Amino acid sequence: MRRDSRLSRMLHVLIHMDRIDGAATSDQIAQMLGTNPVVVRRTMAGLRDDGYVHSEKGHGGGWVLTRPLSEITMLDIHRALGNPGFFAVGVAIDHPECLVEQAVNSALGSAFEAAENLLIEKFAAVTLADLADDFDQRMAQITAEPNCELT
Amino acid sequence: MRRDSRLSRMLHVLIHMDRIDGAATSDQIAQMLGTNPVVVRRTMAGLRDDGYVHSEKGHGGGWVLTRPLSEITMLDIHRALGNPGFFAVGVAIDHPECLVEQAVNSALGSAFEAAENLLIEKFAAVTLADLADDFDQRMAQITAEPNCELT
DNA sequence: TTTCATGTAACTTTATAAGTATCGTGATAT
DNA sequence: ATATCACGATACTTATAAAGTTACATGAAA
Repeated sequence: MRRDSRLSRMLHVLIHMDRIDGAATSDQIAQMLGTNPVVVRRTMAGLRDDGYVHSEKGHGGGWVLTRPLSEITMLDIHRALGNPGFFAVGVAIDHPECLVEQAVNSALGSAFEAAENLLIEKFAAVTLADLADDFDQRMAQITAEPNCELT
Repeated sequence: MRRDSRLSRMLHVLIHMDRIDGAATSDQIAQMLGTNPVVVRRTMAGLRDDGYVHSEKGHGGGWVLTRPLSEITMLDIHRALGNPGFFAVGVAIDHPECLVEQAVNSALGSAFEAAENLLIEKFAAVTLADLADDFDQRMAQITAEPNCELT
């Protein structure tokens, strides 16, 4: 399986959208991500259905945030993407009645469950406003550097 | 991507092998797993290279454990399979110089790192002997049931 | 009524585990 | 000796899901 990068991309996009005046078109977002506008629409559809963004057709249309970044967590966006499974490794169910398989999968399953709970906990604890703050700090760090080309 | 079930399968096989007298052929193991002998050889190759099993050609040949189950952890087998990545979700690297992307991927990355550390810790704490013990308990549980067809 | 932008469907591409076919190599039994 | 057995290795195919692409319908604004 290829690694699912939709969560990373959507978080990236939403923070940029918060700093843009007006709507962002799928084409603009696609350029930001180095991808295709259809991929953007397909991926943003979940966020729209869950009420984090709104889309408008026609002139001046595009995508706009419908909530402040402080009210959206990383977990919210993961869920809006369909709550995809986190793991590339899983249990084999070749002989469900085999007690050895059951013992193995029970141990593996509880480890994965603990890891998933930790991920959910971490994701729920970070709002997009936190990420925007981190961005601001990185920007301040760079502009404070003596040889920065931005100064 | 399809979910990687090699770890689950190999743990399953190794515990069965410990209860078998003599060598187990790739064909026998393949039947245990409902798969193909070539898949078995390919997957067992990593365990052989790391010294957990030995293979022998010709009559009476096949696969044998070279260590007691108590000296093999779930993590050992994961590593022997090439230490594949645990996660199906990952960060997107579309614009490495973008500070927003950096902030997003830093937060995602630290969550995944924590989850991976937890998985490694859990996997390292379980030996195959522990799994075999769990199997024994499940077997005892079943044979103790009043309507068990095994009694 | 032309243009712009989303919505949607269908198809292709990519990556990786898994499955399959085939033949070579070496070890055992007769 | 040699036939059989079992692993080793290569090459190819299949399955699956994200990602990318093409094309067209729909609706809103200039």
